[in-house]
Amino acid sequence: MSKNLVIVESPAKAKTIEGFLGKDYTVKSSFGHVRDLSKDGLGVDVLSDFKPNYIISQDKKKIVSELKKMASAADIVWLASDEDREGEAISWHLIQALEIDEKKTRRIVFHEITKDAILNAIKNPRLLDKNLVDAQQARRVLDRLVGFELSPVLWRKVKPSLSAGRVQSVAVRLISEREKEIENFNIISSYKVVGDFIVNRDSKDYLLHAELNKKFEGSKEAESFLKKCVNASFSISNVETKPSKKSPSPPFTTSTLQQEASRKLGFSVAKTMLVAQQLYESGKITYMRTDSFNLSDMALTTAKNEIIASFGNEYQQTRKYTTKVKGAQEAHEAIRPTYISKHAIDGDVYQKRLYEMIWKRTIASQMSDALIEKTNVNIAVSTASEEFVAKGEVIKFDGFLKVYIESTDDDNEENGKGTLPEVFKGDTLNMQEISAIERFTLHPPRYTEATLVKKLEELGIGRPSTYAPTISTIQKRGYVVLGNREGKERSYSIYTLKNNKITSNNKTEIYGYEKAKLFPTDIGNLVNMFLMEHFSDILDYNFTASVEKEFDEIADGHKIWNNMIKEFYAPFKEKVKDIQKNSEKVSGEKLLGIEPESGKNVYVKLGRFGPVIQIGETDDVNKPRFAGLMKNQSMETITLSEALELFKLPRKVGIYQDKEIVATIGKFGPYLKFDNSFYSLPKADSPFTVTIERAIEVIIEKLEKDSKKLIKEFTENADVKVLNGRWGAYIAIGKENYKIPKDKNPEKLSLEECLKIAEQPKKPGKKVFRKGKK
DNA sequence: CAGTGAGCGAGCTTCCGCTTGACTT
Repeated sequence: MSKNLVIVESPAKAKTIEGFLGKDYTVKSSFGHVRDLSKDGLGVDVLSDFKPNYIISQDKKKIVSELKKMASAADIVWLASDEDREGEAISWHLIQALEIDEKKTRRIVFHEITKDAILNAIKNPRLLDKNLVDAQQARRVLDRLVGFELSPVLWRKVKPSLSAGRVQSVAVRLISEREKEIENFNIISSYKVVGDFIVNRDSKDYLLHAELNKKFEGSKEAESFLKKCVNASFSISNVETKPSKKSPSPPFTTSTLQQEASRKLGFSVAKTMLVAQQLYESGKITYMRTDSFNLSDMALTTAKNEIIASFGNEYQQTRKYTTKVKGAQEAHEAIRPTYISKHAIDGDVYQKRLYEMIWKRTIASQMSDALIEKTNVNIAVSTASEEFVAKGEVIKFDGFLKVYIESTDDDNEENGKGTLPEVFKGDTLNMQEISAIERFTLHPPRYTEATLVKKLEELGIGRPSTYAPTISTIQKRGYVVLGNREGKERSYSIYTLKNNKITSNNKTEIYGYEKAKLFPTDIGNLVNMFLMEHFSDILDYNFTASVEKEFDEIADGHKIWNNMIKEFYAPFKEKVKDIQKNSEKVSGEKLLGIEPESGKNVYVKLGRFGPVIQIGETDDVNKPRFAGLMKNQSMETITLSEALELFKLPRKVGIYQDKEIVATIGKFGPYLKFDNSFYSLPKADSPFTVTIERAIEVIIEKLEKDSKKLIKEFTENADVKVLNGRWGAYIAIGKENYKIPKDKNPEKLSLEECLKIAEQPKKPGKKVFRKGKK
C-alpha cells in the first residue's frame, strides 16, 4: 500500500494524474459528492439550527468503504477535489465519511491537469476552508428547504408529484412568460423599399443593390414614394469607407459549447454533454463541465506554435479571456483539445464533429483579429429627401475567420455582405427597378434548449453540471414540451416600379415555422401562475444572485450560515403554512361559454388526468359531462366550438361486416374500435371526420400487417411463436422475447431450436431509458 | 395498451450539484 492517497472527483482525472506522480502515490476518485441530505423528511433539523442530516448516498457506499480502507492505511490523504464551493465541501464530506484524522489530510488544488501543476500543488498544500464549506452547506440547505417545502404545496393545491425549485421554477417561468409575450404580440407591417441601380464604368455595367433608409407604415406612403421616383434621377451623394475588425470568441465553456453545438450541429443539450463526456473519458478534450475561459500556459504555447506553423506569424495572437458570467467559479480550464496539435480524432461521427468544433474554436481564440473594410454608399433621389444606402463588406485580412465562424441565434441580417462596385460621389445611376415590399414584425423567439441555457447562465442560475438535467426535469414534470410549429400562410403586397410603371402584386409566404422549441404546457402555465402569485420572491430572476451574494459573505467569514438560512426560512415557512391552510386548490378553471342545446356552462380546467372540458356544474344533481383535450390543444387557446366538438366522440363511423366502427380518442391518441380490436388512426385522419371508406381502409391495412407478423407457430406448444417485429424476426415464448442468431433462418426454426435459443443467457444490450411512469 | 373526472383517503411524490455506471424490453 502506498503512503499517499490522492482523492480527486473524476476517475478519468485520477488516471491521468497517477501517471504524473510516482509509485508512492495512489490516485482514486470519489465520483463527486459522497454524502447528501437524507431524503427522509426535510433532511434538515429546522428546530436545532438547521443541522443537516447527512447520509452516504446509496450509490457511493461501495466507493466510500473502499476509500476508507485505503485512507486508514495511508500516511497522508491528499484531498484534491475541485477548487470551488462544491469541491471544498466534497473534501470536507470525505474527511467525515472516511473518518480520517484531519491532521493526516492535505488539501490541494490545481486548475489544469499538467504535471507541473500537480507537482506544484503537492508542494503547496493548504488547510481546508471551513467557511467555503459552510457556504456550500447554506446553498445545499436552502435548495432543499425551497424544494421540499414548495413541492408539497403544489401536490395539494395543483396536482400530485409536481415539483418546484430555485432553478427549475425560474426556467419554467422564462418559457411561460415568453409564450404570453408571443400570444400578446401585435404583428405590425411596414414597407421596406429596395432598389437596383446600374453604374456604368469603363463602358461596363455594374449592379448596385440598395435599401431605402426609411420604412413606410402603409401602402399609401410606399406607393406615393414610388410615384416620386418615376421621373427622378439618382446619384451617389456619399461614399464612406471605414475599417473595422472582428475578434474571435473565447474558447468554449459548457454553456457556449451547448449553444454552438445546437446551432451548428443540431445537437440537443443532452447529446452535446454525452458526446463531450466520451471525448473527455478517452482523453481527447479537457473537462466538459466548466464555466472558465482560461487556457493553461501549455495550451497557449501549443496553440501559438500550431497557428504559426499552419497559417503563419501574422495569424497568431495570444489572448487571455476573463469571464463576465455571474457567479462563475472557474475551477477548471475552458473546454479545449487535450492535444491541440491533433486536428482530428478517431471516433464516431458525432465525436468527430464535436471535436472539430472544439479544436477550431480553441485555435481561433488564439488568432488575430479579422480586418474588415465596411463601405456605405448613399444614393440621393432628386425628388425626395430619403436616400438609398448600399452596404458592402470586404475582408482585408481574414485572421481567425480562416478557421472559425461563430453562428448567431437570429439569422435575419441580409444587407451588408460582399463587395460593392467602385463608385464615386457625384456618379449618376440608372435605376432599373424599385420595389416596396410589405414586411412584418417578428415576435420574440421561443427558447430552444440551448438559448434557455444561455439565459439561465446570464441570470447566474444553475451550474454547468445542471443545465442539461434541468431541461430534462422540466420536461419530465410536464411543464414544458419540445415541439414544432407549422408555418402559416399569409399574403403580403409588393409594389414595383419598373420602366416608369408602378404595378402592385399580392404574394404569399410561409412564416412562423419553428423547430425544436420549448413550449409551456397548461400545467406549466398553471404552476407558474400559482407560484408567481404566492412565491414571487423565489421566482424572482434576481433571487439566486442575491442569495449567492450571501453565500459569498459566508465564504468570506462575514456571516454564519445557519443565521442566513434562519432569516430566509422563518418568513418563508409562514407563507407556506398560510397557503397550505387558506389557499383554494387551483385548476385554472375558465368559463368558455354556454352549450346552446342545454344552456349549461362550458368550462375548461385542469383535471386529475390533464386538461378537460366540463359541461354543467359539479354540484348539480345531474352530473356534469367531461371530455379531455386533444394533445395539440391548450387551455389557453381552446374555443367554445372546439370544446363542444370534443363531445362528438366517440363517434359512430358506420357498419362494416355487420359490425360497428367507432372513432374516438384514447390515451395514445385517435383510434378506431371495431370488433373489440383497436386500430390507431394515422396523423392525417381525424376521428371527427374520418369516413367509413377510409376507416375500412385503415382496418384492412392493420390486419394485413398483423398477418405478416406471424412467421411460424407450433402445434405442440402454442406458447412458442416466431414473429416479425420492428427489428426483424424474433422468438416469443409467453411474454418473453428472444433474439434469433444471425446464422439461423427464422422460417426454418424447429421448436427444439427455439427452446434452445431461449436457454442461452441473454446478451447485455444497451440500456434504453423508459419515459413516463413505471 | 385505449371510456377515467363521485370519493373511503393508504402511501407516495419533491430540491440542486458533484460524478459515472448500468445485467434486462
